[in-house]
Amino acid sequence: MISFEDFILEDNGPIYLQIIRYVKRGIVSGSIANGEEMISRRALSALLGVNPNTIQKAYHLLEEEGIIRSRSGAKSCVEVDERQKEEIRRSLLVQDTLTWVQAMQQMGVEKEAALRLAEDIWGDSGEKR
Amino acid sequence: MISFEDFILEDNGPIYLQIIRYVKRGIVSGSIANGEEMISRRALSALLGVNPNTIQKAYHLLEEEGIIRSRSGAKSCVEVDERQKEEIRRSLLVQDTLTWVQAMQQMGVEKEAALRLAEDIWGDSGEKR
DNA sequence: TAAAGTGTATTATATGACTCATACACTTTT
DNA sequence: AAAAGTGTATGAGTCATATAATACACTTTA
Repeated sequence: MISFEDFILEDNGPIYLQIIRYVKRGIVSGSIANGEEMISRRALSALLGVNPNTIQKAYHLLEEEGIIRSRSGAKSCVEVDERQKEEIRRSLLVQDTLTWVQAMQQMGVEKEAALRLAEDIWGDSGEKR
Repeated sequence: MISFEDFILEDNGPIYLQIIRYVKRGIVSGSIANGEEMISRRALSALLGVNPNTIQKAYHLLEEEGIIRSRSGAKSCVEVDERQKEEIRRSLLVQDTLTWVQAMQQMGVEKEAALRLAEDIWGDSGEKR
């Protein structure tokens, strides 16, 4: 079951979008597999200290995107085929990277300097290994 | 004068934060110099098609951060010393890069693959040269 | 079967972001 | 001095986000 153990609530954007992003990134990394059960809306609400309606909004949008499947009464499940997974992967990778690259370019940072900085910070930041 | 010619209104976040970000990045890149005049609030409002109050909020926060200086009746001016410039530079560079690195790591992307992707996208995105 | 858990829906309230309209005092320009 | 431009302030209204309190039908579990 997707427990949202390592999910951390940020203050950058709407909570429901953070939840959607967390699920999508989990699918891309493989930590969230097809067919897996989602934690219930009420349980996640209690875990994060967030209103149930906010969780419902995130789950509802995930279902509209065809990423999870809900049957009234039972827990929601992840339901993505390989084509969807690859589409999500490309979308997130390109979008996040483009955002960063444009930021660096707007600040007049040279490509080599930017890549070196990223390499430095990569090490400082939790090295998943 | 800072004309906001190349400023583009995004739909990611609050407009007043986008304006603040634009000014800060301009200072970092050197395209916005110390002592330079800001475009007037009403003029920027008309240029962007955004309410004057939204512009005022951005300018007011920029003044609270000690980045611009306003005299009632005259145009606002940029007023930053070298220490502030360096502080803004470090803050923006580290924060933007950290955000990107963490995104890549959460998606299980290897460092080399991430850097290669960034290098690819760097070329596609408007090469300021 | 009965209880607990779950998805779903409704109404209400509060806050932040943005818009619209207007007003006043100050500076620059004519 | 007069006009135009500018910074600053106020009050009202809309929309998105998040909260709060219930309620009902369905599935799973004891």
